[in-house]
Amino acid sequence: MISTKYSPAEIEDKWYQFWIEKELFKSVPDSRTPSYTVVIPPPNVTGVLHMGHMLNNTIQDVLIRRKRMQGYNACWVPGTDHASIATEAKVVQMLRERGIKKSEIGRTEFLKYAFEWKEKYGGIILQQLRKLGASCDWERTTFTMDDHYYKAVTDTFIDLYDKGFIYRGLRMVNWDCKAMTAVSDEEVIYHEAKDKLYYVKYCIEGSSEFLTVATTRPETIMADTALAVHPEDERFKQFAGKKVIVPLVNRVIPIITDEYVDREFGTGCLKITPAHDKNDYEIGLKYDLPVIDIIDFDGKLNEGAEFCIGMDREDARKKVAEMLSEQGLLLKAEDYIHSVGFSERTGEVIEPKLSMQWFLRMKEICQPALKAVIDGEVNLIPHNFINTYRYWMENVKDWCLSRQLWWGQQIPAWYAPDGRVTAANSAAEAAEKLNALLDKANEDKSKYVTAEMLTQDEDVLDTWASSWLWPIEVFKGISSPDNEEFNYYYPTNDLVTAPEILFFWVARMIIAGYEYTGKKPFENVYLTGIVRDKLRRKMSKSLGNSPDALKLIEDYGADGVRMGMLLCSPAGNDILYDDELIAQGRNFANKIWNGFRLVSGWQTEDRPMNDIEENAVLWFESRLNEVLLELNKLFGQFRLSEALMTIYKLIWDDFCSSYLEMVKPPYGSPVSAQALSATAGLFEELMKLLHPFMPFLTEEIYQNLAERNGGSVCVANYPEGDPAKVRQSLLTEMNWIQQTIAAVRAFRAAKQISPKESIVLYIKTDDKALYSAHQNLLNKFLNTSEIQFVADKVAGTSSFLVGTHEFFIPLTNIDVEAEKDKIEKEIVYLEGFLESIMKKLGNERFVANAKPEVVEAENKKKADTEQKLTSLRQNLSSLS
RNA sequence: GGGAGUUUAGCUCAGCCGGUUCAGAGCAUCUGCCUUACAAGCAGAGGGUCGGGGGUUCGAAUCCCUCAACUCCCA
Repeated sequence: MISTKYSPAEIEDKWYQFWIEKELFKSVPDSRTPSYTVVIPPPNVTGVLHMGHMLNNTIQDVLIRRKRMQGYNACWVPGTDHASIATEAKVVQMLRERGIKKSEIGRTEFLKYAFEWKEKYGGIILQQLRKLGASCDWERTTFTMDDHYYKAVTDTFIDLYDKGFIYRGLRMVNWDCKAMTAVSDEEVIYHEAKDKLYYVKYCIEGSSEFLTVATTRPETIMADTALAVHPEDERFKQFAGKKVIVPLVNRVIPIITDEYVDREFGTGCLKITPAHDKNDYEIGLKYDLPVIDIIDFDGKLNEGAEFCIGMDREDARKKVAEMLSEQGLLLKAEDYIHSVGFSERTGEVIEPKLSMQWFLRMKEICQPALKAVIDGEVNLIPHNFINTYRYWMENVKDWCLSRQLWWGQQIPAWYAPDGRVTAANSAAEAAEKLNALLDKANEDKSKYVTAEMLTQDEDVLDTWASSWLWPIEVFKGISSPDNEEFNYYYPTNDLVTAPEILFFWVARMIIAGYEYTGKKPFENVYLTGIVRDKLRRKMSKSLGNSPDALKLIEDYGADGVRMGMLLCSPAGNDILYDDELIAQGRNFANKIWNGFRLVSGWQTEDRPMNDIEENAVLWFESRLNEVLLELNKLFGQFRLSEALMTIYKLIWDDFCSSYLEMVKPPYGSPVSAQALSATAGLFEELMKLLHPFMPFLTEEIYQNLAERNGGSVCVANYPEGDPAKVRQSLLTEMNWIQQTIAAVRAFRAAKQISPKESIVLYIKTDDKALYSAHQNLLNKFLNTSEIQFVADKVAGTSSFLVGTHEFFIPLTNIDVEAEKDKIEKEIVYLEGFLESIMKKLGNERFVANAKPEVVEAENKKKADTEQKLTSLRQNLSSLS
């Protein structure tokens, strides 16, 4: 006996194993063109599967499985990125646990440990994706630090350097004092923090007057090089051009006026500290102010501060406040809540810090990528994102490429003792390059350098500077240009990713695509939503609001999770996660499972199909083909949730609730063998159709429906709709029959007539053929003892309308008043309705301007309504 | 401060190049059912002035203006 509950756990691993053994996900270039290629957005190598991955990878899997079934050479390339900061943090932690300090072992040794860590713990997520059913070609798994990839990244740097796109410069960067590296703007998370706002006295030079400055960072006072006020601020006009004395260090600095100052904030008087604030730095440049740097890379104050040297910035803040207070320079300190930037990786407060970094000049190189999206050569889905994309690309800022870490591609820049620099793959090449430059400039040969004299830049490249080559280098398109695989698979087709990384990954891939291949890297970018909790909060570790992905798969089945998440996530829309979603997926799997149980239990007899069976098969075939045609449109527009919902309704409502109930034999009776085989055939088509969404269940049932001899639904032909198989008139007929069935059932429910109690049904219709043709079906569904066609109202019955068809069912105790009341209400409604139609039709301008079909439709409405009213009025009079 | 977007049933959304009895879907809710595939189910039912206001039109959820609320991006 098969269980009434579908148990995913028992079959999922089995079928995944089967697919792998049969190498169904493996792709090699062949004669099929075009290929269909997707590259996975490489998850962080330290990552574990979370809700976002499940949504994102389910979508990719749906796309790739469908194309594979449609006969494309479908290739889904998996892999991970090396995630500089995150991984280095993990390795440092591992070392600390073993009592080893990073600084003591040096770069080479550290990297050994890092690779050891990666081999042991990295890439768990790729195993987890198998649980989800992801049909990646695992033999193609790529890592952004693989040898060929490493070289592609450094070669790219050298190339860009040689083209003049890369420069080194002093910039204010977001400094993470814990990770000891600069992080990108995107890696800074702003949230509110409770601090204090200190009001500090700055005395005017040569006067007893003073200005009050409100600041959250008194520890940077020693680095102040100006005070600023708004030029139109009446309060400070008299002080323009004067100087003030910086508290504690007694340095004399100018008072400048600039529109940047917010008159409303604090006292309207702003201290300018160019070395430690982004905006102040800009002002410093504008007014040519000196830069005094008093905070070191580790967040501790240095000699420049004159005191508190070696003290952490947080401690120094308290100390300075104390000192100010002692000298009577601190007027007050009040609680203050403001937005502070924290490092996404370490949670440390970001310190704006001036440092030497490598930058990529973006303006010029991004032009083709901007044009490609605007011209629609690369499509963003949903299309709205084009505005954001354009804005970003038109206002693009230079990209800080360097990170002060060891885990990653070491920047291939080499410095000569005299400070000259070039980019090359080795010291020897660098020396050659530098010397060649000397020759070119006809310089003195005494400046020649040898490889031994050069030192390589200590920093590594930003991880995005490797992942921007992803669609190219997974096919070795940079490390071995023009190779067969690259030419076959590139450009890829669809990219599925989160909108959060539209700029720092997607845009950059498009840039790299045009720069290095002259082609787009992919055609469509499907932007998924972000998975949030019911309160619209992002899923995060710190909030603990993210369910355990693998536990969900265990509890609800991979198919259930996939289906639940996809059903309510149109492109670009956030998904508000709730267990109810995936419960719906699990329930659906169970529904299908039970449909299969039903069919598999049928006994057959050798006879032609009866009229109900035959009609059911023709009708469902029509519905199926109608839906298939609809699905092609939906997939074409990437409306995956709608496609899935359409399939869901086709299977649940049309197949299970209608078709199977039609064909289902009475208890103990057999179906015709033909009907069973037709049903199995339709079931199989449905399983193929659903397979991209629910791969495991569909494979299980596909294998059970017939002997497959090693075949799999993964590579079965995806059903394509055939308009010739859509019998439109049959669909219309059945629609009336279904409406009638629903109306009779509603009638029974309202009159509390048990389904077991048989009824007599009288039909008054001008389309007798319709109801005669399906009389057997009506009997089967409605438990009627008799169906009679009549020309007039039947005494002792209650009546209702379906369209203009009228039905009478005998009742023993008719509540005449209630019946009359019901009919009267209907009449009033229809009269109002008729009136609005008459108004339209009576309006000359409507008749003259509206399309003929529209006028025609109104005339039909009018006729139908009039007919209904006639019937109702007759019924009413017969009751009184 | 600049820009973009959203607002339709309790929830999540579709419809929006104006016109099908057009106000829809799924879930949730309510009522009745353990009917021999399925209670993770079956059969029914209720529920929205399409954010507010104004305009264009024979006709507006749909087009225009305006106000409001929310979200995101950039600074």
